Amino acid sequence: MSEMPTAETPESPIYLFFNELGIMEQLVTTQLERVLPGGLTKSQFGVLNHMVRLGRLESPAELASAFQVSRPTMTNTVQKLLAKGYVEIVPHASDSRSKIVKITEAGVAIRSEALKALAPLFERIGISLGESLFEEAVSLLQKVRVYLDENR
Amino acid sequence: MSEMPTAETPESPIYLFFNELGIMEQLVTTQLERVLPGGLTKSQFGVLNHMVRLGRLESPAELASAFQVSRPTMTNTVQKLLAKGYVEIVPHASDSRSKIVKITEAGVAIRSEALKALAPLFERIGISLGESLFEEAVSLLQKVRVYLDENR
DNA sequence: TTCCTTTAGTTAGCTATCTAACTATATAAT
DNA sequence: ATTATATAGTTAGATAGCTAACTAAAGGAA
Repeated sequence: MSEMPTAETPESPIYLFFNELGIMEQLVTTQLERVLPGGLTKSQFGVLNHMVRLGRLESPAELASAFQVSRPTMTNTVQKLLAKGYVEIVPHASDSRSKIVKITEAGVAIRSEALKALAPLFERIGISLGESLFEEAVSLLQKVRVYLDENR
Repeated sequence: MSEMPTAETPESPIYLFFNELGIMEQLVTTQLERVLPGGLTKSQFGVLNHMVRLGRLESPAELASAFQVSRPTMTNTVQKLLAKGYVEIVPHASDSRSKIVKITEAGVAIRSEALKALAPLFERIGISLGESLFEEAVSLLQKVRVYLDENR
């Protein structure tokens, strides 16, 4: 009752990492959304980009899993994209519980525009910090992600 | 109009990094909040922890700057902490626009409890992945953060 | 002194995210 | 065939975050 033991946590590098992660994510999200066209959010762009890159047809559940968000969250994102005409929803052929999200012409176009809008930002960052820094960082992040994903 | 040029973006390591960042942040937030006591969110815990560690009195604006969130966001977080009795708000001595956020006894106590709740999680992660991985990652993240912060 | 600009905090209205709970369909077990 | 369990999608209600716009106070310039 006399003194507080102050040495409770020696500022674990793990907590520092989590903290830094949160701050970074904040900065990145706001900066990306500042330049994305048509009021696209980072999540909405992420889904469009994912669909173009993979070229594969996926259900909302598969998309949710790819981005590590809950199914209700992906429902929401897909509905926003649907309202903007960037995707269409078609029923799954063999499983009537499921749906298939297809990107539209407009979706492909806005994704292309978004890439053009992001390019200068990425270029500046690449010049200033070097792309290899990001390759290293990605490989570290992936290790942590895989662990968290498996031990959830 | 015939074929789409598919090589629009050679999947920049920078975008991969941003993407990985978002997914990680998702996982970390949900896992931290699953173990935090008293319905503390990651942000609320972050603020309490910050105040204990620095021991310095800060205004909402200074807290917002430390966590790179907007002032309205910090207003919200502080109000949640206030409602739970973990902080109190006192007027600033010389500047009557400003306020000072002070952590309460209850705030110190719940922060301490939170550390105990987080410890096993951090320990497991540290054993599995090694703390040095996180030290490396933090130093990389900080470089990027500083850049984004300065070129905003 | 008076006016202009900046800063602190808040309010309003939006999106993204979560969990809990619900419906419907599919699949396995009895 | 019936029942139980698991999965897909949605709805409801919560928090965190943003920008825009507002009030109040501080500080500098005319």
